[in-house]
Amino acid sequence: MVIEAELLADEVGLANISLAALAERLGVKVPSLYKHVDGLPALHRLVEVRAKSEIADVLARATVGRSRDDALDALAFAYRDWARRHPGRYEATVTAPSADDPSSMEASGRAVGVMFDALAGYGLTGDDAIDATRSFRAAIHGFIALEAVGGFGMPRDVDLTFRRLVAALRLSLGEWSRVSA
Amino acid sequence: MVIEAELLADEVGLANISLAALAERLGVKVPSLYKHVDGLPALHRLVEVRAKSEIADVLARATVGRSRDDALDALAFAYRDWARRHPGRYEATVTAPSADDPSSMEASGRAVGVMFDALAGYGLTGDDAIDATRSFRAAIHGFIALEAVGGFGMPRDVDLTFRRLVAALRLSLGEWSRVSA
DNA sequence: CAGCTTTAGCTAAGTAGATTAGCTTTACGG
DNA sequence: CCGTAAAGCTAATCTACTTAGCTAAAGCTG
Repeated sequence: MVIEAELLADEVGLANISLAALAERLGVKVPSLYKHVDGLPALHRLVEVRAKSEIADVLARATVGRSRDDALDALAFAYRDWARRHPGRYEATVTAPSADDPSSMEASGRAVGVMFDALAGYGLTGDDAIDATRSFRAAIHGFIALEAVGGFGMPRDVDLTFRRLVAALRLSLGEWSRVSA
Repeated sequence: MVIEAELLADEVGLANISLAALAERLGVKVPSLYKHVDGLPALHRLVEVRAKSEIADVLARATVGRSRDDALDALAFAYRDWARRHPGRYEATVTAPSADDPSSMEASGRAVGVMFDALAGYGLTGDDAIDATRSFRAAIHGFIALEAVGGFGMPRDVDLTFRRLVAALRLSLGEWSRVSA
């Protein structure tokens, strides 16, 4: 059932999933859904946790055996790729973890952890590593988000811009300790 | 009335504004709102266009008389600053322009135009300039968005990370032509 | 096997928000 | 003074979410 909700989210956007549409797809009446999930907010939480966990797996798989620039590239391209193939689920990954839900916290932490570890391969530690992780995430997420809403209107191949952005990140992270405010 | 909708959006999030809440604030019954705006989607469009126009003004004002690194810094800090002070309106700026609405197209174009012009000060033209603008926007937007959802959980001053991100952008844009995929 | 229990469906009913239709009041210009 | 436009209102409809309580089937359990 969550599976169908995820497919629906990918098709219509996370914010537009409704129990009505989900029930229709499953060939079931709306109230029956309450036997499986505790209302719309709970469904959102389910999708959120599963999506975070899924992207953590994807990123982890993409970076095994790689380091530095190689790991950075793999991370960036796997990230965008997954986001484009699963837009609704991707939206769900960009959500504050519910502090009261341990599974949510765990899933959030794991996804960030993969990035953190990959970037640690640049020899970054402490605040440097945190800043690098945050900046990497920000750049990639921003790109994905703007691309998803059709924010890149100018006549220029978006894939090429993305490669350029990743190259810029490589450059910056390569001399991160010299990148100071 | 749009003003009140904007304040409401800033308080509860763009997605959570409702005609019911807006009417309550204005001390008016819900159907009365239809004398001023043609339904909830139309209200969203109004807020969107005004927000885009407002941020274009803010960015333009921030960059007058500045160039290169100086302009980049001013742009980045003004951007984040405005976004933090007006979270709901900021969300509204990150919306595909409705191709059928000229005012929306105009407002979108103006905001991007300011950034484009500021970055053109680095001597960038053509695809270089487009890539630079897109990358800059992506990085800043991603940071703002993650910050807004509470995505930066680690114990590290977020302001400092932002300064670092801007420094990285300065570095990359400074040698943008050498940043190739 | 008979009976109990769990599961997963259902209908009915209530609530909230958006929307439309149509009425009333008020202010203002001619 | 009168007509009209602006801005409010109530009543009613629609869609979506939610809860309560019923029922049938499947699966144990003695």
